[in-house]
Amino acid sequence: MTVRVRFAPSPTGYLHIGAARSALFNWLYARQLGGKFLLRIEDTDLQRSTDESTSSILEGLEWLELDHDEDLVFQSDNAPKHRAAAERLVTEGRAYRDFTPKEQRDDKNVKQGIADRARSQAAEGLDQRSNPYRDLPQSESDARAAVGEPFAVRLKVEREGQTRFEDIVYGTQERSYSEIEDLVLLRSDGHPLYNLSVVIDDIDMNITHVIRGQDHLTNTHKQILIYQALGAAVPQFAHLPLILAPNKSKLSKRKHGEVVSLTTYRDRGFVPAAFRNFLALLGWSPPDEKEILPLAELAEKFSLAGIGRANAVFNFTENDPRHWTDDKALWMNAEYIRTMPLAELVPMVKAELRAAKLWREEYEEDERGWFEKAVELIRHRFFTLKDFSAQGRAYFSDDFDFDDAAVAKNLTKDPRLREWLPELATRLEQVESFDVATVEAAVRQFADELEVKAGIFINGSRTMLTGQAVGPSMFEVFEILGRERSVVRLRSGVPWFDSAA
RNA sequence: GGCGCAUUGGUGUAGUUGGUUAACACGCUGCCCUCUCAAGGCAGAGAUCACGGGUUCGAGUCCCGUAUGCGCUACCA
Repeated sequence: MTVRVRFAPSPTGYLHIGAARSALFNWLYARQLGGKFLLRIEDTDLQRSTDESTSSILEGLEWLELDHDEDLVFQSDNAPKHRAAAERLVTEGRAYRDFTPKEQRDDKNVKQGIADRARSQAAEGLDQRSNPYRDLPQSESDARAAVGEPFAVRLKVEREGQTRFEDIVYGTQERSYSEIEDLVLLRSDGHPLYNLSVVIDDIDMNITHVIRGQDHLTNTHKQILIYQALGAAVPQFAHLPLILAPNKSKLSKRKHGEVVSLTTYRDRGFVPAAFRNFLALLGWSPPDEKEILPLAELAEKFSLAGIGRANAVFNFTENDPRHWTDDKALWMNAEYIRTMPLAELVPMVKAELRAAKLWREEYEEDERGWFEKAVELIRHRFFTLKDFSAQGRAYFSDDFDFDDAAVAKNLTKDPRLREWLPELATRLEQVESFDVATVEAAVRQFADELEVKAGIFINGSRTMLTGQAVGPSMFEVFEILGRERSVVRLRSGVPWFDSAA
């Protein structure tokens, strides 16, 4: 039987990085075994589901290059089928109608309410099977339903016994029936509930392996009960450890903001392959020590056996621009930017420059060679794609900003540069061919003549030509910028010295 | 409250069926390289493997207990 897995997000917000990782693992598993990776949007919560969320999820998966097989399934489309199944279970006596009026619960204190109710039920000696409607005669149940009395449908869980399954990650899981309530399948308004819907859809889609977050580990027992009531085969389960915030709390939008949204990484200049690689390493470890794994290698080396059981902490520091997300993710992105094939990087840089209005069509045609050389030169110290339009701006535009600290350190600190820089420009105009070797020779000779260190010109020029204190080897910069731009920029420095004086 | 799961340096992880100085990556420190900053090279700091018992000649690895964290427990998903 071929492997069929699915990613089933609920469209109640952007794509969470934890969900993105689940999608990745499912995708890797399917691709590795030649199986199918299906996508199902779990939009049964009509109030919270939005179309924007759905498209944001789809966009996120596309960005990560996780393509799905077969048609996209919307769970809400299957609601009639879910209802019919619940009704069938009632006629078969595997479920029953509960005519207890719906309890009003305020969303804020659900956890507290659960604990309180458990305590009071224990005090009264009630157990999970104490529902008075559980053993209502079928005829009476039918009669009351026919009259229009509202009811919820609950699964009739046996009094004695236990569910048991082998989780591929967490091992043998057992749970006594006494710990499982007669769970609601259908609300009194006829709306099918999550546990019923997932099970029926998974059966329908012939899912063989359910790979999802560990938060569903204990619910799996209930779902197994539904599979059994329905007379369907139970799939294999593999639960994944959760991704936690630095303080080990749940990673959430409300508390942690945009760091948890996948689209943030796209918008802030991450290379998809890099983020995917980072995500894969959160909870899973490769069989050998190599951690830089492009998609094909990930798919080849991935295995559910390599998944750990302890929750992973996603490290980041709020309000710290340098550590706005996990250091290793940032490092991974820089690593990809500096080592990935140039041909793959260039289109990403193009998109970034275009967004920053720095892109010129010539880069695609006549100046393609120059453009690639420039990208190659500056990519080595960049962390994100954004750096190409920010720190790299001076390579693509004459309109760039000067870093104050750089100006102070490399220019105004030595007033003699006010005269020397224009003189250097004049010398560079006279150099015969303008390349790394000739420019270096000219600069060093000029420094020798003035009996100063060449560094003073090198660093001064760097700030003059790029606005910054750091960057690639300066002679390479001269060459890539070319004679004309270099000379103009060297001469434009006078205002700095005036304002400093 | 009940049930379940987890616990190896700051973070992510590796540690085969228990056996010498607990491994790798990120981060951190120093040195080298050097026109700056990175990258790269080299060196280094940092873990009594949550804690307490037990089994054993010997335990991060097995057993029990405790603590902490997380999850589930809903006519949410």
